[in-house]
Amino acid sequence: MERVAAESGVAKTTLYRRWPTKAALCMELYLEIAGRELHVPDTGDLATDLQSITNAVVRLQTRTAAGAAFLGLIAEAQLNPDSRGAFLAEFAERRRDVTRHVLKRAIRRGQLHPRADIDLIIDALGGAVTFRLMQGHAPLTRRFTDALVALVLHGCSPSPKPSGKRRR
Amino acid sequence: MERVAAESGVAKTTLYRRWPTKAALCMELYLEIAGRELHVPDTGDLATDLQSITNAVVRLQTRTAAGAAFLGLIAEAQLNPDSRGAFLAEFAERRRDVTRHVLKRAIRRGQLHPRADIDLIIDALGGAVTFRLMQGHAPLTRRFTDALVALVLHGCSPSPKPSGKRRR
DNA sequence: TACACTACGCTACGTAGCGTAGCGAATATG
DNA sequence: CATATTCGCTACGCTACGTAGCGTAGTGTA
Repeated sequence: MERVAAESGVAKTTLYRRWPTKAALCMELYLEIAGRELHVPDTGDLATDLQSITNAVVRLQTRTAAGAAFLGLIAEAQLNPDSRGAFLAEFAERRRDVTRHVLKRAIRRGQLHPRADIDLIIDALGGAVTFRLMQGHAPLTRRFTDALVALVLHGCSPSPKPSGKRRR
Repeated sequence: MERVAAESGVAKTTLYRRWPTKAALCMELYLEIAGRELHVPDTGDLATDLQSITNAVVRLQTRTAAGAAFLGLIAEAQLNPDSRGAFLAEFAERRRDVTRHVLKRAIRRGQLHPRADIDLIIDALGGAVTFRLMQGHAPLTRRFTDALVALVLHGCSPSPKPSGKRRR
């Protein structure tokens, strides 16, 4: 907060008059940027919609200030139990809703099995991106997001489809 | 650290004579527990192996002290750049190796496509578990892990297999 | 017994960072 | 001109990590 105050040419007390806590500031920062960057796509094709969301999330995390805010909030939520509730309600759920909307629409259109586990799919997509972001063991490329969506849609087991999906 | 010292009936300085930093203590705690709890399964079936690993990870995170240590280390790695390197090398990679070993063996046995993206599969499995653990929006049940493995193996798209997988 | 050597406990300290109190000055607003 | 709002500034309280220095109990060795 001291750095934020210094770099923005504002007194620290002024920050605390506007946001009650550091987490609240990061939360508002994230929500504002995410509101600009994340939209519910509607291309007509489920795979394309999911790729669009996944790429937008990757871009949000790697190219905007929201990435650091997100990681800091995750850290804060783990260390401070009070932050957990706000983090979940205001934040994680709102982000999950984008994918949830796309998946439910796909079910209505017959592009997805009606009993598909929507929360599970969101966890697999969002989890993989966040996991790679947190651990930093591999870059978050377009190739990665495309392969991730293909994996969640079609799986990696060769049994139902011996032909190599669409890669190369 | 002060609580650890108090509850273990030991002076704080003694802790710092044994572990240079709080992260180092958590790291050793995690590695010791994980070494006992996580093993490379070999049931002959890839799906069963992956379910075994995923369930072991869930148990590790929810039923042992390693869960809190893991989350704390993740938080620490985000906030403190110095911790990131040690976290990755000593920790995340070691955990990824368990699944990596199982997947490579499955490729050798013809149970998995030779060009399957191993790191991607690990990210999807581990990421989904970690994501759900961090956000706490849904319980980490056996049903969840089984469905997760099935999703990664077979996908959720109804096109290649119209019959409802194995649920219910 | 005398002498090191090691490990531990204890108190006190330095440091960083969050969040607050209180005061004064500047800037609207009537 | 009088008042209210907002901001800046300094100083502080608090928590928690990590360190310094000293004293002391136990342990092996001559």
